[in-house]
Amino acid sequence: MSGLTAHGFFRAIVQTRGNLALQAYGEFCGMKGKATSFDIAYLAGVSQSTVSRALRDSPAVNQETKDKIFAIAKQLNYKVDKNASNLRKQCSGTLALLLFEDPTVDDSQINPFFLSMLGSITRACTKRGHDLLISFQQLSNDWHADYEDSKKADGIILLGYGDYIDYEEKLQQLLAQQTHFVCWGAQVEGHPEFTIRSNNREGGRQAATHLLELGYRSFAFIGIASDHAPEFFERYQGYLEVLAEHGIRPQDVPQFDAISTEQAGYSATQQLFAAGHRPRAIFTASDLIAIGVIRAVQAAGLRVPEDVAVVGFDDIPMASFCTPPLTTIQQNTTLAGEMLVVNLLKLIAQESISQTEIEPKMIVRRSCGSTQVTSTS
Amino acid sequence: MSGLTAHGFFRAIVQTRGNLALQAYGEFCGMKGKATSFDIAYLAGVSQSTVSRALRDSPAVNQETKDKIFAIAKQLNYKVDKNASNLRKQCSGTLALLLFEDPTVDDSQINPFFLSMLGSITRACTKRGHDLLISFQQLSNDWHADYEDSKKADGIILLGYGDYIDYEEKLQQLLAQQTHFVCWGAQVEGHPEFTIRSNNREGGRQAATHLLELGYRSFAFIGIASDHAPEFFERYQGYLEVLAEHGIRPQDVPQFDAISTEQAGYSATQQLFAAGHRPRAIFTASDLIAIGVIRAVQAAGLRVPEDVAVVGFDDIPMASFCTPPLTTIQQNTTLAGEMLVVNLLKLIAQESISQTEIEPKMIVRRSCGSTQVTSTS
DNA sequence: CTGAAAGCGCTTACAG
DNA sequence: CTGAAAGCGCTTACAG
Repeated sequence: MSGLTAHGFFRAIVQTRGNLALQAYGEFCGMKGKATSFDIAYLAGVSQSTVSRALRDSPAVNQETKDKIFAIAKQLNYKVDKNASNLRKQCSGTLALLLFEDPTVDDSQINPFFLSMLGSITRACTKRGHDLLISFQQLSNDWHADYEDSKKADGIILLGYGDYIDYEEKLQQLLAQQTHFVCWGAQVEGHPEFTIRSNNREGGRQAATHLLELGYRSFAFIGIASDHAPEFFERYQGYLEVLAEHGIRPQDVPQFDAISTEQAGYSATQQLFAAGHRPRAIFTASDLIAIGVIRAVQAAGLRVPEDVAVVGFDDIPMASFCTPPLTTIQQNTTLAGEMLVVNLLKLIAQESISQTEIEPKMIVRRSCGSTQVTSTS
Repeated sequence: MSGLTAHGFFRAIVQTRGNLALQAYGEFCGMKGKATSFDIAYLAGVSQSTVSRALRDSPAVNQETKDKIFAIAKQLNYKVDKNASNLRKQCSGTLALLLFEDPTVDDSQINPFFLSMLGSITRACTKRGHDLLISFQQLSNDWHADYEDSKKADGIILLGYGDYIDYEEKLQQLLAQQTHFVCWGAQVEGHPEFTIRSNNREGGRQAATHLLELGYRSFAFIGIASDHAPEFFERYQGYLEVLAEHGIRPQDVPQFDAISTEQAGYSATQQLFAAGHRPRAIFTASDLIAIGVIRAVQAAGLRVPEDVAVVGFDDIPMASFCTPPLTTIQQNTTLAGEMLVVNLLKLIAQESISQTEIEPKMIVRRSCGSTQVTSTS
């Protein structure tokens, strides 16, 4: 098929000149268009079907034939055309990662937590021989969730969501279209197997327990605490739970909304103070918020942790570099990325999914005044 | 073509029942396999060629016909099969990003500088309607540089390199295969148009100038200073240049190798001290190194900046969070990512490339003792 | 173990 | 403005 004219010309040469001409043929292919399986077939003196089988290492091909074909393929620098192969096989060996970001003023900075997730997802994909397509979504009308529809990807990983209420709608759409997808954090109604998430409630409990152990008795929470941000909400609830167990009533724990940015944490803290609250300890829904809180506390002339203790959530790289270093609840992004990929692959292969939850881990640093700091090498 | 049997059955229904049946047909397609352009053609009563033209908004199609086709396509949730379309068009609308990392002990953490590049590259791609494939390279034998050969991508962006000497070989390979690529930082022999880079020499000059202005007179450099890491080497040279202009001889500026990790910076600093040097100011090849240097200085019982001033390079997010906040030379990652994508696209389109260099910018914080801190909102 | 043939779903000359 | 046809480069029954 390929090169019925020009390639045919070279084939004639090959026939008369032998090995040397193979090189000429190869160089020719290097110059104008890539070699195809037909070219290899011609040079090896076999059919194109046999080449295709040999290259995929089918057991139905003679070893000698295989060797010859591999040698020629290598010499021509032949690579299977993925578009043709995918078209025929009706799958792509590719996963798509859709990253939704909270809208920020300066949108050059991505949430560092998602960044490390991105890192581990990429690794997990590579490890399993899959490619990864990445796209940032503006959460506007145009969801590029058509990656699977357009056959560019076999499935989709969803990371981050602006307002969860808006997000849920989109999720339902994916469900209706029978798209293969997994998402981080947000539960899909009726489909727990589509989600990988931290045990956020437990994380909130750990934060509260740590603060209580250090003797604090007045608390606050900074971060959205509603269905608009279910993960934050769960952290908040776990926190309140433990506080309640120790006689501190929810109505005595002021809460101010903040999306996951430093700026939002800063503003919310100003509001907290403006409302007359002076909590001794603040649990925040994320490290980015915590960093903003710390700045606001310091800007108000108070010290962390001497006047106000602060606990974050995530354990982003920055957490250990703030002043003071931030005590936080770590989410294991390596494991999370791994599970996201593994579970999606299982979903695509119609296998059943076992694990979907990740245990949070308390990382003690200086921001709460504890003297027993978690050692991290 | 598609569904000669089952689809044909529905076609019959459509003919007798009209509009309502279109929905049935749509649902049918939703259940088993996606709709194709043939399905739309059938439903619209036109040829498949016309559907294909209409969907790409060809001016050669009647507006009425277009409207009808668009409506049906939407109803069937039709999406062009990219594999088929790419196979036919022989291009992919996709760029591949190959990330090479310095080998680190804990390889879960990616260099934050590359992470922000990744962010801006992704954005730049999205902005131009291209998809982005991402892969981490182990810089072992298997270069996945066959992205273009296998038609998965139209071109490749190279970010990071271990040892530049090893790397250069690979570059030559890409060159020989006529792969379209651009790379960050590393110059390609004879092809300046393939590289986007900071003016590293100028960055080194700025660091030296700043330190001299603050009155320091004894210096050191931490970071590889050889052809194995050309970018670092240039920074070093710019630094030495300015120092030399002020009467400080290169041989009086101790230099210790470090790859771009905190750990390497820490070790190199220990070596510096062990060799008996006590420089008043240290310029480092990267922020990650600088952070390690600061830790080592503090571990030696000295203060930054009172006893030793430290300047970094990159301005990664962490730089503003260290103690003390790090004075550094900023590389504009937003612009860099943008240029990488734009230039690669130009290369693919055979257009000429104008800009390839980015100007570094001094960001003054506390780590050198300056009282005039750069304001960053 | 190997080959001839069909077909994946598009795009694009070519002809009208 | 529209249609019939070829073909992009594979994979995989089917037959031998």
